[in-house]
Amino acid sequence: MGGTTPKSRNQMASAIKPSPLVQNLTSRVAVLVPLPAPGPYDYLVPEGTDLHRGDVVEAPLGSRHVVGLVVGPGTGEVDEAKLKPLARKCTDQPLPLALVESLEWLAAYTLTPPGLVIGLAVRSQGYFDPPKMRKLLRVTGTEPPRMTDARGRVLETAGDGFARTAAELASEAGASASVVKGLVAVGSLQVFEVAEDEPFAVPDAERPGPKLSEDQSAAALSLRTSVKAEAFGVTLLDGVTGSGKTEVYFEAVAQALTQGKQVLILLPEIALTVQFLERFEARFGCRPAEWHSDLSSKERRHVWQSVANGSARVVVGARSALFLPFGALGAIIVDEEHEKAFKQEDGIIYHGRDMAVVRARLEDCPIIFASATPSLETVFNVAQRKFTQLHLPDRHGGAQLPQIEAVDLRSHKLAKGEWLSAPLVDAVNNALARGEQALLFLNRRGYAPLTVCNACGHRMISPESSTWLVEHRYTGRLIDHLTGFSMAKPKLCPTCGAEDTLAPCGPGVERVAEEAQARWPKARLAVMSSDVIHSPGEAQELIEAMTLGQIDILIGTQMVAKGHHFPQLTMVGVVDADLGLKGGDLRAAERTFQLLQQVAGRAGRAEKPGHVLLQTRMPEHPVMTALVAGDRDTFVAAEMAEREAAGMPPFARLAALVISSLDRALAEETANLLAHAAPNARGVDLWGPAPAPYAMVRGRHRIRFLVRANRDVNLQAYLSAWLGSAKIPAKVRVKVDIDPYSFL
DNA sequence: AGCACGCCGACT
DNA sequence: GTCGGCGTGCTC
Repeated sequence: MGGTTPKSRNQMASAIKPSPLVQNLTSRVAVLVPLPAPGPYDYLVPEGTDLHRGDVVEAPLGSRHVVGLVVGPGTGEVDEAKLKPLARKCTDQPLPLALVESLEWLAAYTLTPPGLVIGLAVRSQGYFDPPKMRKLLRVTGTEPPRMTDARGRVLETAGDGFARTAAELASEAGASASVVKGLVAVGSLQVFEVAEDEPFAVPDAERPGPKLSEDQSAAALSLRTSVKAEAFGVTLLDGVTGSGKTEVYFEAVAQALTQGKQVLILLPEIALTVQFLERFEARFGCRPAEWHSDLSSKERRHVWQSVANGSARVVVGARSALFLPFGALGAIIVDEEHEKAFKQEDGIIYHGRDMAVVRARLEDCPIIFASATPSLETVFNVAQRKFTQLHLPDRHGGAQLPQIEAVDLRSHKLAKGEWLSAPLVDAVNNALARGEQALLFLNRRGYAPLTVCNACGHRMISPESSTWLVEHRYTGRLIDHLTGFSMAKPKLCPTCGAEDTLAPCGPGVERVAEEAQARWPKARLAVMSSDVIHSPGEAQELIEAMTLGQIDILIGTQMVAKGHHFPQLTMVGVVDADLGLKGGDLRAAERTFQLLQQVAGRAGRAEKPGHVLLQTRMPEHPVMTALVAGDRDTFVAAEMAEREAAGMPPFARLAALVISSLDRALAEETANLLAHAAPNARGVDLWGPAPAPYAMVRGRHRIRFLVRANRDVNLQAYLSAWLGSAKIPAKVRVKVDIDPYSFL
């Protein structure tokens, strides 16, 4: 996807938009069932049922029943005698056509069998169950034929106009359940049912929004105009941290609401959105519907059904919200467009940001990207005039951008076992002396990334992935971050048997916290990393404590980089700015710039100016010079030029193939087989086979190919031809990752 | 992906 | 003599 959408696809989309009705009342329909089959299966239509493209059905499959999706008239490829009739329809209404087409597009693009993607939209039977009803009682006014004390108390209690359940009424009136039952039987009380789920409130677009600056108003007007046009188009809302992008795109949300449409707001990490929800509520008077992995099945069903029937008007969600059955989508917003978290890495591998563009095109509605550090893919699309760019140049409310400086660790040497240089310590001292807060940022969880035996040099390695085991002091364990494997830190070296020689090497946030506590014993410290924060509630608590000034020094991983607003935070120290630049990742520089820029943006968001120090051993690196000079555009231009010269995305397309097997020899054999089967094609380069950077994970040996293709090459066709030409043994898995973001 | 059918070791 | 291991193959 790469945010790159050739025109042909646009045409294709409209060409395959037939009438949703399955024509000619054929007796067989094509149904996608959750199997890795190349296409749909034909089923018989039970008499008296009419089926549409998009209908969700229960289909008998082998010895079980599965949820399937009707995609069209039967293909006729299989003998009628072999067909089974469908069991039933699961929904009254078929899924919206644009959703069905999004799923088909996703399958084709990612080379996933189409049946396996339908689960994204119809995960379980539970979505379709009728909502649970509560039986409530009210008085009818009919006098019971015989009045008793108990009956009198019940009728008096119930007479206040509040509806209660039978049990509530009985206990409140001090009567038994049978008295209540009796009153129902004689018609003095009436049972009525209400849905247990509170319907979602309708956000009020008419509420006055905050006062917008001139730039904001201009951008908001432009967005409102595209929403009004009800036509596909991508707009990048490009503005520095604190420029008020959210307020601006809320105007687009308001416009869509005014037109009676629904809106989807995609966020990279739903876990940290309490502040976001509050801002939404402040603007629209109520909370939006939420969609993320932490929902209970009951909440899931409620949101799903409310989206389908149109009563949920605005949904804020993680990438999986893309597959909700919106019937009247008026706009999609992708906030923090550049975030890697939009890329789904396991199971069905897709990029939420790019899939959102596809959905918007199929819905024919506008889509808005918001970012302070747009991805190079998006910058490229703006340059190609596929996307429109709106600029918000200033920090809203007059706040100044922080002053960023590099601390060259080659001249400011660190003492052994210490990670905070003298200039950084001074800066923290100054902030504390002024009664302000400091943030120490290190994007590494745990205490130490490596444990080495001082006697023999043995490194503690994970048995499951051969990567370094990370020491975690809070839990006292050595953890494999890749697989989750963990063990107690041994007393004796496993190789030489020496006692107490295993020493931590390098810093993690826990170790930085230890150093900071030793250096500033009176300061109130807190650590924020996924090891400490296990729920949105805990994150919220910590954020509140920080906002209220109950913390002096916050030490955190990238978790702290997200859009929190800490008015008293004026000093940000990046403990190891070079960390993300290691390794051969294509986007290492881009991502490091984005992350550090975002972290830097935490400093000085109110009237007090912020100060940022980057500890680095390569202050001359383009990422560092750009951060220090505050010159994003030069950095992006240089990075773009480099990508173009190397023939890399966004100027070309990539696919990664990972061959894995428990049996190392078999994996190697298969990789060699594939290497020989690879077709030669113009504009396609193939690298590999080579051991994947993580050569072994959970006992599976991994070998990788990387395919680079010019933009005019049909990469999917090439890969299908290749994979189709080789017989892959059953015990070998081949994972295809189109547009890979992680090269592990 | 499930789930069945189908051929070779340790048990009532 | 059976119960059960998971290897291969099919599901409209």
